[in-house]
Amino acid sequence: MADYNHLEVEKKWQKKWADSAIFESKEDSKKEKYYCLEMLPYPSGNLHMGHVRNYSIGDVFARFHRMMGKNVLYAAGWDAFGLPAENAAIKNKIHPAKWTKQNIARMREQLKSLGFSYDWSRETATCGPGYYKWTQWFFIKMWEKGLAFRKSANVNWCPSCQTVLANEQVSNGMCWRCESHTEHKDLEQWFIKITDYSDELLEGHKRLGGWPEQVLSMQKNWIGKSYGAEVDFKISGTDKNLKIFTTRPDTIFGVTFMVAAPEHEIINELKSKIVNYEQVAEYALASSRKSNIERSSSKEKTGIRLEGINVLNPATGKEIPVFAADYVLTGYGAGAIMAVPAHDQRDWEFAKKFDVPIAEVIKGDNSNVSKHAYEGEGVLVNSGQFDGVKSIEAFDVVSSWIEKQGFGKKTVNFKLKDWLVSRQRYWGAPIPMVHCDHCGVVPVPEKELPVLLPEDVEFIGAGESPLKTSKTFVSVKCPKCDKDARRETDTMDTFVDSSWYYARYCDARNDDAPFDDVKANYWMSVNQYIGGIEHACMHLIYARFWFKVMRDLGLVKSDEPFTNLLTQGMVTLGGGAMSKSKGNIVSPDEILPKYGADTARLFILFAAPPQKQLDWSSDGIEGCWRFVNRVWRLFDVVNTKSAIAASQNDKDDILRTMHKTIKKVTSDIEKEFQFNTAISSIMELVNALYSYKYHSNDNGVSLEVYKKLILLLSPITPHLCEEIWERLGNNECVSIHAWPIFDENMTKESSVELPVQINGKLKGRITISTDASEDEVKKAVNSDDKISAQLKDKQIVKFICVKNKIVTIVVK
RNA sequence: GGGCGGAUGGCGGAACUGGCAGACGCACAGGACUUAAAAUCCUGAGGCUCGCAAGAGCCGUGAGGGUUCAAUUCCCUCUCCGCCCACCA
Repeated sequence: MADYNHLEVEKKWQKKWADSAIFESKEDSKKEKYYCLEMLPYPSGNLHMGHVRNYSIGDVFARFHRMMGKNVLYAAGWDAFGLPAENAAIKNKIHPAKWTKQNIARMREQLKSLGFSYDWSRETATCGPGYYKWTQWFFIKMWEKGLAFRKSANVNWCPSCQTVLANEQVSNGMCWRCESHTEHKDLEQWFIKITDYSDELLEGHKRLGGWPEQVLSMQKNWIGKSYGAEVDFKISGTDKNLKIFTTRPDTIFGVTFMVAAPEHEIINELKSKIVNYEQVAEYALASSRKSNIERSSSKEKTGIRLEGINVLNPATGKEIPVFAADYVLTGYGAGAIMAVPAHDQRDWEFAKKFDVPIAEVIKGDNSNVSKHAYEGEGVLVNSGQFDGVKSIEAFDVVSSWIEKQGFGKKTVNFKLKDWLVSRQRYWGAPIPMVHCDHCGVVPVPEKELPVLLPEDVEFIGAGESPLKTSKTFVSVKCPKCDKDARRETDTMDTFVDSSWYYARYCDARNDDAPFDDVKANYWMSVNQYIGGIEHACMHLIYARFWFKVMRDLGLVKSDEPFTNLLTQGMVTLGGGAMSKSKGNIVSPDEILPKYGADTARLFILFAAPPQKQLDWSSDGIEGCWRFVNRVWRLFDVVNTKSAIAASQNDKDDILRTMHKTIKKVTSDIEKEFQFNTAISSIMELVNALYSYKYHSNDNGVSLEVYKKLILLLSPITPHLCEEIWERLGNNECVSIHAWPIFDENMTKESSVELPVQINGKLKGRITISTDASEDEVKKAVNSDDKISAQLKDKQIVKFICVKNKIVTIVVK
């Protein structure tokens, strides 16, 4: 055959697949379904190697399971709302919709040129009115269920993007997209009550056996369930209480002071009683200006005593002072703590600095509270009737006592906070609400959805939502009373859009509902979800939450959206993340013209196991290109007339290698997610075929092996394999041919070479039948000249024979 | 500060349940083919020491300890790197 022309071959098969629509899927109750899903990309304008990695993995799963006879759903889409489009609008005077559309068109072509087996008829962009209509519909359903609500919030504000950011979107005090420093600001915001599902999101982990332990553990810590007690400390001379949450009620006798967050409402409420109120207010202001990172990175704790305020420790009956300090946060627990300096290092440091007494209440083996807080277990001391109780038992005993005394109760606390979803931005799904002076907040009636994004908007990059500049958008009649009203101008966080797209793929063209429930229940849950580890907490918790809400709305039947999860490691360059701002994106365009899609796919899958971080280097791509050509040329090799006839042994050898390879590749793809070792074993089979000398003089054995080889390789390098498959005389596409099966008996060897160690050092080898008994092994060892020479004049202490593995002899 | 991962030749990586460390590939070296080169095919190789050689010995999976006949794998202590969170009471 002529040299392999990847440009021609890849184009040919991409066209054939598209023309025959073989990857379009329909519900079929007779067939087992398999839903393969990748985290949908943001249309930045260019695919990078991280995308190529993600979708190459997904395509292997999709193609493999299709060949396994399953009905596969595999679709692509775009997480198309978001800030970059709007930034482009401000910078380049191009409308976000146009910019996004162009980028999608370009990236769609890139995806197609990589030969992924998507059902393109289901393609979805979250910025399309047909999609965001239902995002808005869900928002109204959440409002009706009390899951969407408004409250004033101290939010992270990015002065550069002029928008509110979720906590999760601020990293190290900086905006996650533009990396400028964020500030704090009080604004009326929309929230979604994800905390209603805290417990279920945690409990649901039990059903996620197909998720990596690492992700479950990260989510568990993110949800952050902790058991403790809420305790009221009476503020002396008032009828008010200072409420705190503690995970250590057993240490209540050691509370020698209280600390409230500087933003705590109690400071305002007790304004008249706080002698040094001005200084306290000043301290609170200074704290609010600090970013979280500054609040936490300062080595020394800061704070100020609320002069004139004392509270009563209900356990000891003693009056203790109250401080405001910014090491205590408003967002967690009750926004105030009971300080136990003897048993909490942060409190200990604070007590030392502000000269507050340290009262030891738990005695441990090495405790020395004058030097350091003791946070371990021990026995209660100085704790009245509880002296002598072990601290682990004291949690229950003391909190029951607190409850009985009536100044507190056992409680559960979560770190997970409600999800702030409103954005003062244009390029997002408008929140479908109307503000009426008479009726309050009123949802837009369903028949008026979608609330379309208006066209007459100015993108000046300043102020609040650009939607406010559209007259046609803002003024509206109240749906309830028909009087003049104002439309909500906030749009939704893009994490909302990506929380339900997987369900839309099941029925992507539905205009009457987000999706048909029969179709969704056929395809859901996703059998295999693939995406970056960086989404372990945010996206993967939001999507799980949304799915549970859809379940509670009666739209879906299962509890979890993603049965199995594969988190692929980042593709980095020089150890750091590729990003547009750094300008270090490696695009597949740099590889495709020269080597083609198959080589690119093969290379990125072969370079490392999928979960591992992969530092990009094009070294080695040549080797993959060579391999592709080696497989191509093998066609001629197996069809070459040979002079010598193969013996049964030779044929058995190559067949055994083939069966072993099928076994290895099948399990590597299906169970282990180890594409790199699947590929290396296919390479070994290719090498074996090259060293096999009896092609076409072996009753077709060589050809048979080659056919199986092409099938095994086809999910990885589909174009190459289709072309060879066709030239081998097949009419049907290899993409929908049955996956090869192996014969377990043919994967077993009849004899094995056993290494023989003496005192841990390798001294020789014996070849022996795989089912030899230990006595036979001993005999073989003794009859081996080299080994028995080593054993001469030595006393054998131990003879260990690990079947078909190793022989170890310990001598004196 | 907390959580979650990771560290194996010059490089990417392999090693089932504790059982021959370095599969497969890159880069490298040598050979064949060629006027020559490219391509291709074949061969070699962890390091150190000794040996003309066949070979022999020692060291070796981030560092140090431990368990074991046997440790990349299990346990303890530590270092460095990555990701996520960040004074979480």
